[in-house]
Amino acid sequence: MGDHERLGSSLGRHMAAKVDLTDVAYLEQLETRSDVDRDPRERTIATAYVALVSANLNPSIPADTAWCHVDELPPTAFDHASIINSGRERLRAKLTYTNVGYALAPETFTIAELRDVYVACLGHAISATNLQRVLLRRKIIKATNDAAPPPSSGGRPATLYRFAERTLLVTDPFAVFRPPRSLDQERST
Amino acid sequence: MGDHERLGSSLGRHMAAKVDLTDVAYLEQLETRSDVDRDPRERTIATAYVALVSANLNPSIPADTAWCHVDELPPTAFDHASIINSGRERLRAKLTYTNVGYALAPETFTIAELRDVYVACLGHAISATNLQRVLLRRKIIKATNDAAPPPSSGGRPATLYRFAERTLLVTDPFAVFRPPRSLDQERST
DNA sequence: TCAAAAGTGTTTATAATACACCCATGG
DNA sequence: CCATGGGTGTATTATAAACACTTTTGA
Repeated sequence: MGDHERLGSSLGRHMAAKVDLTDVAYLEQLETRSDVDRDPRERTIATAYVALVSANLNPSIPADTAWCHVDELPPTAFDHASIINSGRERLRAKLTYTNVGYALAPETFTIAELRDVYVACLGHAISATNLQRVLLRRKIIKATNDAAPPPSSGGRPATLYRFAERTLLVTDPFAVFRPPRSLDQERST
Repeated sequence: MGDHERLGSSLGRHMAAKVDLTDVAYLEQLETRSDVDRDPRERTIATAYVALVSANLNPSIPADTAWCHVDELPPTAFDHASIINSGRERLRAKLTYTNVGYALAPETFTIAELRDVYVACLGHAISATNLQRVLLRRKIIKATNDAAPPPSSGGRPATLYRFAERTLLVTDPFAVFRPPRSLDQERST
C-alpha cells in the first residue's frame, strides 16, 4: 500500500491491475484479522474487503486466478476460508435489509435472473414470485416497459426490471423495537 | 501492541490498565480506518472495537477519562465522532437480532431496568410490555422466581429476569428470504 | 392446442405494536 | 382505599410465504 493511500483505494488499484476488475459496483470493509499465527511465516495483519461486481460481467483474469462458486472453493491458505465465509454472511445479511443487490445485477434484468443471483448468494431456494413482491413493495426494483424475449422453447416474455437506486439504501432498518409511529408519518398513510 | 499479540487481546490489556475495565462482557471489532489525514500529524491506521460492560458496573477511571451519554459527547479529535456513531449503529442493529443485551445487563434485572438499557442504546422510547414479550418469545430472557422490592412509593414488585445465555446468539437470522420450511421442521411444530 | 415460462389473486402464518384492563404493593 | 408501578389479554397491523390459477409466448 502506498504511504498516502487509503486501504480501500489501494485495493481498487490492485484489483484493476491484477484481475481487470475495474467495475466494482460496491466495496465494503469486512474485518481486520490479526491472529498471531494466521501466516506461519511471519506476523501479518490483514484487512479484508467484500467487492461486488455485476453478474453479467466476465472480466479476464490471469492464469493463476479463477472464479469459484462459494460452495466449491478449493482449499485455501491460512484463515482465508474463514474470511470468505464471513464475507458471505455479510452479503447474505445485507441482501435482506438493503438494496445492495444493485451491485450484483446488470442495468436491467428479469426476475428469474435476479432470483438466480439471490440464490447463489443466499445458498437456498427462493421463489421468483416472492422475490418480486418483496422487492417491489420495498420499492427496491421497478418494472421497465421492455421485456426479454422468451427462449426458443416458448414461454411468456419476462418483464425487464431495474433497481430504483444504484447506491446503498437500508430499506428495512428496524426489524423490531421500531420507534413509535410519529403523527407525521401517520398522516402520510 | 506487542509483536505476538492479537489486536483484541491487546485492547483488553490496555483497557484493564488504563480504565479498570476488566469485565468486558462482549468485544467486537468494528472497523479499520485508514484515511490519509485522519490524524494530521502522521499517517495512522486505527482498528476500532466496541466493548460492552454491564450497566450496573461503575469502574474507576482516571481523571482524564469520563463516561458520557452518547447524545452528550464532547467534541472529539479526528474521525472519532464518526467511529463512535458507527459503533452505536452496530450495537443498535445487534440488539434487534441477537441476544447481545446480556453484555449490558447485570445477572438479574427487572424489565423496567432492561428497558432503560435498550432505550439508551436505541435512542428512542420502547415499551416495557413489548420488550418483555419479544424477548420472552425469542427465549432470550427468562423469569426467575425472585422479585425486586417495590420502591417506598409502593407498586407491585417486579419479577427479576435473567438472560438465558450469556454468549452471543443470533435469534433472528432471516428477516426475509427465509429458506423453505423443511419437512423436518414442519413435523416438530 | 400444448408445453413452457411469467405473473397475479388470494389465503395463511407469524410477529410485533397498541392499548385496555387487572394485579400487588406501600402508605 | 388509593396511588404507583408491574403484568396480562386481546385486537390490530404489517409482512412474507405458499400455492392455485391466469397470461403470453413458440413450436
